Amino acid sequence: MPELPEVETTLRGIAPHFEGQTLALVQVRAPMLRQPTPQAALIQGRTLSNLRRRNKYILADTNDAHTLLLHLGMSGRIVLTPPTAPLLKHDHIILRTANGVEARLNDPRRFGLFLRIPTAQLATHPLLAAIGPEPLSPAFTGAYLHKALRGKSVAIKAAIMDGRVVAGVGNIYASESLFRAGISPLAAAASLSRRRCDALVFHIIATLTEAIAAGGSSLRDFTQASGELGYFQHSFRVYGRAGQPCPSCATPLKSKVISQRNTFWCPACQR
DNA sequence: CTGAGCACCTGAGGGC
DNA sequence: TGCCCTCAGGTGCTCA
Repeated sequence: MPELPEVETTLRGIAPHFEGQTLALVQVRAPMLRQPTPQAALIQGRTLSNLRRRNKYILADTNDAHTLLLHLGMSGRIVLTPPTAPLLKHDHIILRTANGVEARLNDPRRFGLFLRIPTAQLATHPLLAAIGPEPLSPAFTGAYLHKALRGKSVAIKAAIMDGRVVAGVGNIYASESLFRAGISPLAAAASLSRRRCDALVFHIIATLTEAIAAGGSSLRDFTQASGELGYFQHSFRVYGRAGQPCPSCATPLKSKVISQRNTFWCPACQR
């Protein structure tokens, strides 16, 4: 699924067409994603504002004191289409503006989410209340990370994929950032020095920023809202490259499952 | 509290 | 061509 760069790319694709726009037509074709979906009638006719991303969620306020929350799960994507385009299998949510722009959420595995939450309850909503700082915000510093890792015996890779530590870092960008920082994904989180936390924060920010600039990574499912492919997958240094030479030292890259997710690293460069 | 394991669901790709 | 197995960018529940 989309990690932070793919969600950010999706947001940037749809926001210009939906910010301030009224939803002339809403269809909720799947009654259930990860959680039950809201009735279309509650959303149709509302005007959207303040489209934004938090963690891997896309949020948009409606002019009835509610906020729509959308998550792409593992396999979700949003594509902009003309209303005349034929519906595809797994098109679960359709939002059409009065201008005739349609955004369709297509999510084969249905791990995504579409919720309608009273805006006043957003900050305390269980999905959002415990989320850590945004990695691209000033709050995400080496000092913060060093403190957040205190007492954590889990592998550093699992720690940075924990949204309570930092928002939005998923399986690909965790491996890529750790490689760039020269840190073994297996290192105990609490064992990282302050200096190494500084380096890791720097490289998480750099990796995510570059990926956003590339329009995200397109593996199986992801496309930008325009339908174009992202191209950051061509910049992966370790992800998916087990057995291939390290781009830095040519040592064969290793892979191993860490907390249920396949992880890639260079055993020579990363300590 | 933490961490590990499993579950949710569909589809793509490889081996036979 | 088809069957069976494994794997996939996420998260949230249960259990020890």
